[in-house]
Amino acid sequence: MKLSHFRYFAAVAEEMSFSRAGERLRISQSALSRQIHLMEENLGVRLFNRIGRRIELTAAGRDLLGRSQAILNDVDALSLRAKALAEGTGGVLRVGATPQTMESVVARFLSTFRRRSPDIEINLVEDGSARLSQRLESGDLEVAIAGLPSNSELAGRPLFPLGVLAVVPPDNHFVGRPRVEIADLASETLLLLKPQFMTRRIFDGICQVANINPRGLVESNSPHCLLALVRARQGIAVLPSTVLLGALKDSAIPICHGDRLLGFNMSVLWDPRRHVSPAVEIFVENLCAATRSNYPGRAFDFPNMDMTVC
Amino acid sequence: MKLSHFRYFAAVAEEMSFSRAGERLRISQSALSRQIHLMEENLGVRLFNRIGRRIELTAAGRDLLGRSQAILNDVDALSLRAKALAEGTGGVLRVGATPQTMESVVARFLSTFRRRSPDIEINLVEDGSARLSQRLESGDLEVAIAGLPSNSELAGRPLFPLGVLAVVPPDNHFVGRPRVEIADLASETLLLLKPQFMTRRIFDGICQVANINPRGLVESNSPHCLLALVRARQGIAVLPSTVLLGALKDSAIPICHGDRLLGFNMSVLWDPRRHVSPAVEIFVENLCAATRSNYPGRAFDFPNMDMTVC
DNA sequence: GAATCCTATGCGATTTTGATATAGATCGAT
DNA sequence: ATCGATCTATATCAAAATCGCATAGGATTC
Repeated sequence: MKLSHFRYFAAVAEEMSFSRAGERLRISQSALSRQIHLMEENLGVRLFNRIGRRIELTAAGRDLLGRSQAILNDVDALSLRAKALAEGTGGVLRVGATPQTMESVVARFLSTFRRRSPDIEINLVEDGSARLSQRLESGDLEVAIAGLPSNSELAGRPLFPLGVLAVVPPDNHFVGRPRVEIADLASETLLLLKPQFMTRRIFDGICQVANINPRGLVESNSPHCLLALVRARQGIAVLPSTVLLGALKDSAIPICHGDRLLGFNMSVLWDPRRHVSPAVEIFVENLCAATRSNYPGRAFDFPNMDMTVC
Repeated sequence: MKLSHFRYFAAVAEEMSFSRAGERLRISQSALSRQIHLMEENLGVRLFNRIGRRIELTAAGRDLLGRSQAILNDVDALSLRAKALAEGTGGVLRVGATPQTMESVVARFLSTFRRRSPDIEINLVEDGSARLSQRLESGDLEVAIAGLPSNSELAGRPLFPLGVLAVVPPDNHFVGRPRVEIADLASETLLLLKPQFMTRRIFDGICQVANINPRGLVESNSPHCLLALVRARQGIAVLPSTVLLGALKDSAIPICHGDRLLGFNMSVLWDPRRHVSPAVEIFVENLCAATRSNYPGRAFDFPNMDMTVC
């Protein structure tokens, strides 16, 4: 069976005439006649009774007409859906983000994005920053919000700078300094995130370069947990500037190594080997615009920060 | 769009490989590759990401795959339905019958037919015998149970003889005779059916030939009404032998004109100009078989009746 | 780095589809 | 009854779509 057969069948049935249907379809009456004959042969059923110079549907024809029209409708609907997907006005987007960016960026952004592009369905996937790039490369995600890994094939656009902060208790001796040299943290008790966090990787990388072996009290999945420990004066937390600091805001100090501030650019990432759908482009564009002037950790304002990329 | 595109798309998506899908579809990998490209061009959407030597569905592809498979399923279902219609194991049959045959023949027959061919849906249409042939010719009905009109183009198979009876009160002077000559009815008060009844038409026709002008008391649509009048001794009813006579059975006498018994063959009729579907053939065959040995009015047993056709 | 395993593409062969012309049949009007 | 108009069916040829083969171009594996 061919789709054109259904179209022809429906047209002839509606016009109740091969000639008129031929005009409407812009093909000759003879071609139409043959195609309907072929369709009848394929199905093994007579669709029309030819009575003199007029035709009418057979019982089988009446039965199959409805089904044929339903199929044609579905095909049209599919075409329309494809057009929507092509324009980006529709589709499902799997977006990966870390718990931190979800909390600080994505949540706020989604509420406006969903309103602006209600036909793009967003599927949020939570994972660690390093895992996100993996899943991007394996095709598990269309977009991820994470730091761009140094030697990956991924493409991306920077969203905002993310600095690595030392969060200290309010009465700590570091309070008041504009920066903390990483070597100065060597003798402190540190509260660290798990290695799957980009922040932690950068910190570890620089420690290796600076030949420092810091003492960690915990490795946590939760920045908030570390903040609580800071408040309890259990040590100094190493956290990304995206963390909503609340009461401890004033005692958060950027970490540097020599004249370089620790940090990296948070980016929207995608896999350029894959086709970048319009829905992705729209999402990226909107996210960039939304974070241009307003992003978490902006209060720290790392001007011309020399970002170290892990 | 072409249906083959959907088939190819589904196959490639299921096999996740152009080559394997090509084998399954028994076409070359190159043809498949080009057709998928064409489909993507038609829809304006990338369906697969080609990543090295493997492929994967895009977001749009995932979205459209389900719809495509649904369409393919519907098409398959339509083909199966057509096969059922072709074999007669399915379909809707519009069957016309007179109230009398419905009561005496069709009702009983349908209860067994419906059990035997549950997938053939029967649509009963009640109308007068003459109207039935009209509706058959206009395509309103597939089958009708009626007498075959003399000069029509309709085809049919005889079901059983239908004799024209004079039904008289039990104490009437005709009782006991094997036949009643039509001329003998000239002086009686007659209870007649309406002209749309074949029985009435035959009676009228013969009266004209015999040059008789009978006196009718009523023209009724209901044989039962006439029977009631007979019981009330209001006259002699002229009725077809298909009428279930009940208590008056013994006082029903066949009418003759000379040596010819009045009557005709009840038939299943159809329009040979139209395609005769298997469902029609099955219906006709079953109806013939069912009425071969058992039919209403059989008690009168018109042996070798010289049937007059109206 | 060679072998292997994919998809993409150019080209000639085949199949399918369509247009033109015409036959055959019916219907309506004269 | 006959003629002309109007419909569907069919034969024939032209055009277009589709396919297979051969092969190029990458990516992956060993």
